[in-house]
Amino acid sequence: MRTHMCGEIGTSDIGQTVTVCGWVAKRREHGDKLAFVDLRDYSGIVQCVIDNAVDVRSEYVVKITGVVRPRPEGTVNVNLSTGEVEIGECLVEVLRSAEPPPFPVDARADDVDENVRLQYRYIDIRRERMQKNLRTRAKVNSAVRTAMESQGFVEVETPMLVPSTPEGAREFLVPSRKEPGSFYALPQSPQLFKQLLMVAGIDRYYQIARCLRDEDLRADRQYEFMQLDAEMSFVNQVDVLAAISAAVIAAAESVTGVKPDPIQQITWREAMERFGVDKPDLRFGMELTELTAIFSSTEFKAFAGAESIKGIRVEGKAEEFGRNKLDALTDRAKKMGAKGLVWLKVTTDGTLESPVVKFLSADEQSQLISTLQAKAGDLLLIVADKWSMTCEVLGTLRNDLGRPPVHQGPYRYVWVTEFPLFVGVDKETGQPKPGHHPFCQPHPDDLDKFESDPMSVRSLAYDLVLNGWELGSGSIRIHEPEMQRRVFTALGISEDEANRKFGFFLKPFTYGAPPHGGFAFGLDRLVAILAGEENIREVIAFPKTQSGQDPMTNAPTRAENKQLDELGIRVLPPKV
RNA sequence: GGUCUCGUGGUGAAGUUGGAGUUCACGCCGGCCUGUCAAGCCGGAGGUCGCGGGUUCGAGUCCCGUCGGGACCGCCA
Repeated sequence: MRTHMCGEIGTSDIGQTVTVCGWVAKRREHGDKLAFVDLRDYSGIVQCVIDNAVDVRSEYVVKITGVVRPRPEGTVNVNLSTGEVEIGECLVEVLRSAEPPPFPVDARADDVDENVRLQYRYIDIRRERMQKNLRTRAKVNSAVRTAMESQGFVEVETPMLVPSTPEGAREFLVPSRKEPGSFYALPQSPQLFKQLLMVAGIDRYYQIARCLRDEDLRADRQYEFMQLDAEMSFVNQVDVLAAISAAVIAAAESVTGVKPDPIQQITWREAMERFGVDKPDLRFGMELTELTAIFSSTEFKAFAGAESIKGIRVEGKAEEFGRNKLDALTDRAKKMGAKGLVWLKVTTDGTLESPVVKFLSADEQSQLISTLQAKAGDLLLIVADKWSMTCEVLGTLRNDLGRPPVHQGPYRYVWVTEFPLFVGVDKETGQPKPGHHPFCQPHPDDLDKFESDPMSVRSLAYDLVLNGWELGSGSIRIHEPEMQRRVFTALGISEDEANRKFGFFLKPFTYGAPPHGGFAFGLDRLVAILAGEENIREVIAFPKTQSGQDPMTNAPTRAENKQLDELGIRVLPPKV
């Protein structure tokens, strides 16, 4: 039907007769003897010159045949990739007329209410931005597949209708027609199946897998999302990180054209100490500075005897933060559970100004300034509390005060390793809770502390972080039933309970499970950042709104009684 | 479940101490126009100010409720 794409026509085509198809982006009439039509397809826009009267309007679908020619002197459009040429002597065939679009099909629609864009997503996607984003996504998928396959990974598809599992995220349930009252779940991840594929001797599995979680939506979370899911046999952590790094680096290079440096690693402990969070954003400084030793014999009650005292230096912000803003920061700290937040301002003569400065000795003040490398005009924020609280509060404030939008360069990838095996304590049972999931291999150097000090045991679990966004996580798994029992015991799970909850998963491991480990990372998040978007909806063709609805299809919709009868389901009246 | 925020012709905005659905830009329809390019000029149509109450002589504006969008917290082993 066509010989060229609109955006690809250039000076090398001059003199050729071409046929292009697309949508009318703009029509400019000059009497009934001359009109310009900008024709758009996914590749771009080309100007067609029409010498007779043709009724074409915005978004009409047309086929235009004509001759490529250079534009007359002085009429070159430098804003257009095809701006040096135009198609003349045009024969126009209207393939389909169209209603005027509800919003401009160009960059101006970036300002349109997102709900309206989603309602007319098929028009929104005609826009350059969405075309680019979806094609970026396809590039990432393709690069990831190539990278995985070149490393010997085998793509295996796992089921979408799976048993409901007791732990983890809330699941979507699918009623069984053959067995009314029973339900499938949609998979939160292919976790179980991929580990069983290792028992099954697949050796290296990968899948670009759709995962579903019925948890509240966010800028970086949808009900359904895509993950690169992978698992490897006969490997250690170094092997897994290398394999996944290769895929991520290939994906990034395919989009940006620049091969990222090897991905750096830090331990979870170091991430918490320096950045206060387990998904550190390495694009900016303002690191947490250790101050505990300075106040080891302080008279200041709020600092005396604190397990951990840390501070951050907010460069040059002393002036900007008046009483209201400082109170808001203090409130934020208290809401997170901190006892308080101490702020100090460095004045122009280098002294400290703060309600608490009178409680600090001259020596403490000077050490504070030198340790934090504070300069005139800086705002200093200090928290004294339990180590985890100090880190968490300052880490949050650091992000609040310094973090650039996620898509703003440079791209800073980082592996965070050695996550704690257990995190916190279950309020009801008093037992430790798994940091990642109960099948993570404990760190071999910490096995002697397993019973005596379980909370200090590290695991062979790791996260991949990009610009403060968690891209994904993984671990070396437990493949020995004895070790699994030890972890279950620490978690307060009896053998009976373990068999009941995880039996279908544990039994296969008695038939010869190889040592194995794996990883999964969210493709939507990676694509969003690489595409320069701060919202994954912008890189998903048909996303849901924050309330889980699709404004285009109106999903979810009510089920017919006939369907419900067949499934043996009755809907309760709405709660008053 | 919670906090904050937004809702005004098709789209984006403005709307003052409460005083007539007022305004601006784009789009749309009609006319003019032979080198424009998110064209220009002239004219026109188009809105139950998300919805429901309340206060008031009078509500886009104030109050209460509700629905919808967004950001965040909880949640996401």
